[in-house]
Amino acid sequence: MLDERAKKILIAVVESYIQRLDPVGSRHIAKKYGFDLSSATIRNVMADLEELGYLFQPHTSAGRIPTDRGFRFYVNNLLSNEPKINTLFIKELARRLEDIRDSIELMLERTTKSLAALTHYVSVASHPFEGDTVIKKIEIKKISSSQVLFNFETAEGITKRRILDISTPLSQSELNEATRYINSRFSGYSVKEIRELIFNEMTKEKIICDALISKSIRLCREALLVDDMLFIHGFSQVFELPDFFNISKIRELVRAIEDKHLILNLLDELIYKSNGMKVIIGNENQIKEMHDFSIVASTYYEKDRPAGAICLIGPKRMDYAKAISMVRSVSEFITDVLSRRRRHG
Amino acid sequence: MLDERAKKILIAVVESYIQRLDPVGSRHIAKKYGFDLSSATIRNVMADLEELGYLFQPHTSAGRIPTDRGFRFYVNNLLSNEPKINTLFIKELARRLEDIRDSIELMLERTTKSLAALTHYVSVASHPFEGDTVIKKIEIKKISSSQVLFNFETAEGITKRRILDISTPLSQSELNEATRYINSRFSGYSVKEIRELIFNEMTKEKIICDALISKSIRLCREALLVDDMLFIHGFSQVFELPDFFNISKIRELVRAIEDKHLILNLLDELIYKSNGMKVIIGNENQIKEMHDFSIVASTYYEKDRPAGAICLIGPKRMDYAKAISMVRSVSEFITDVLSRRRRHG
DNA sequence: TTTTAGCACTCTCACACCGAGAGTGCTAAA
DNA sequence: TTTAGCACTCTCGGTGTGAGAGTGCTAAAA
Repeated sequence: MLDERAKKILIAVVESYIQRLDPVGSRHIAKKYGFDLSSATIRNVMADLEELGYLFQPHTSAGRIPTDRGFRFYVNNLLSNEPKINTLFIKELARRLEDIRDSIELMLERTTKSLAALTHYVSVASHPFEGDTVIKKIEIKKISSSQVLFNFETAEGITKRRILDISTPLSQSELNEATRYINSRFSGYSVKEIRELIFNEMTKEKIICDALISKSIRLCREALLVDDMLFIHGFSQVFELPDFFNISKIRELVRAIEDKHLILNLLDELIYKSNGMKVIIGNENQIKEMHDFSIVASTYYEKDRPAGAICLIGPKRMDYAKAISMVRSVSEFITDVLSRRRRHG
Repeated sequence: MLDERAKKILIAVVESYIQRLDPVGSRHIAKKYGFDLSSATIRNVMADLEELGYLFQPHTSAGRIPTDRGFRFYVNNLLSNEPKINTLFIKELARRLEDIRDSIELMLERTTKSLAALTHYVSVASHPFEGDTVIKKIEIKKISSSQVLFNFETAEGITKRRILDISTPLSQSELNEATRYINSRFSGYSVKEIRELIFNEMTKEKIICDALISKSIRLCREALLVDDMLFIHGFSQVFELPDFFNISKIRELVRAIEDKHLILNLLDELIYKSNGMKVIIGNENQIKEMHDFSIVASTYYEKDRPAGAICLIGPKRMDYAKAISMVRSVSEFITDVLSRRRRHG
């Protein structure tokens, strides 16, 4: 569909845009990446690429900007290449974590901080709470039209509570039915097991025809999510990015991240649905507040089981090469540490 | 120093500025607040107020804006008045917290959320960790030039670790001495007791001549602080305030709040040093990133002991009357709940 | 057939200019 | 002591203009 030359030019355009943040013109490509082609030829190719939906022009007399599709092509290309591990960064990180390798909290705290500092993007890591607590009974109550209260009663008789904001109101009778279903399905299992049950339930989602059941499962999953550890760093740095002279985009990001549920959900899904690296570009994200951002994420493992996720959130025109190599390096490093050490800290 | 008329006019100016966010002119005051005075007279008074440092003009042909001092006068005036409790809000809050009165976490979570939603300012609450854990040994290690690691060994043999960022570098020998001092002073006490010891130490601060000791005490306090619960809400809403069309101010706020230590410190000091309401206006704040913001804060109590703090962070020209009444109501409400109930949740 | 040079065209952006409007300080009268 | 009047100052929004960048198209060159 795209001949070799067009591919090269597309990649050059994306790279140049990432570097300079300005719409890129044919002349610039011709000069800097000199394919032994004149700007006129490149102009033609770029016009083709625009027709195919890889590029677009903000206005007639401007250069071109990659569309989400253009970025996607570029990223896929990157991902298929041999990854280069950022050894220098990893060495420095290893040094910093020297003293605390047995505390996953401190490690993730440090790691996200370092990632954020080095990339100037927002860095987020999650570490799901792997509870062995057995849940005896689950109760769901309505607090207001937009809030429900979850009561988890453990085998030891302690109750844990969570409040969830819900988007579509549920009647008390609906909640009762949901409660009945959830109890029949999950009570007697540990938090860890319930997580797994829900995961199985969700992946074969299409089979579930009952909307209420599907919904209550989601709610339950979210309620269990809250105990997860979440590490967020580098917020203020995003402001420095030239992309966001326009305040409204940052506001959306802040709003999205402020709602921890959204992020937890995102990372949780990542842990289940993908293995290894995943890049989410702009509109590909379910969270609509993040349509102007991209996420480079990776799960990390503990003895071959996914243990958590770490990601970078940056502008759509982020430095994917750097971000991917960083996130990959970090997650491999953490996987490594987790798998070597004796037991949880 | 200020005659009655000047006071009234000053207050009118501040109020008008808070409402309309525009520099306020003499004519406007004359019309809206009609003291039976002409604009010319008010103009004269305002010129006086400017000379005294209560007001200033952004430029010759603009109206006047209160200085920090002007705000301070206004706020002091507010604080000395009979507070009006916001019963409607409190009733609604009580209703929302009905089901969770025995969980301080959920209560504070809800409360800050509600406060933020109702005021459009950032709402922060802290609940210091009142540990009964006895600390057997404290170790301080240098990680890098700007980071130190605290190891708290408990009586049960468990170690808790904290990493602190420090501004001025400390040599290992200095750290050793600090460690020695801290251990001699604090080991064998519970976290709760150490907190109190540090508090006493800090209030009679002037007596301590040794800078290193003073510093290590502060570090220790900070390291103990990290286990505190901190609830932050309403971040994204600050963006909507017309004050901050200018992005750089928000960035500073974000930076300050992102560094949880700063906030924890601030609130912690509040708990010790003030009783009841405190308003911090602009430059009065030690945190320089917050010089464009004001804080309305209050401690809440549990059986006559300060148990935590809750505050609103907004622009300098925030609606102090509303903020004060809200924060006061909320902290009284929480105090009430905490003091009635049987035991910690 | 593909590439290139040339050129007219389009659109943005920075800068300057102008006039309305708001608010002031000062002076002189009430 | 207060007020009316007035000249003065400064901001701000709108308009206009010209440079610059980049394009698409056409016709010539490879």
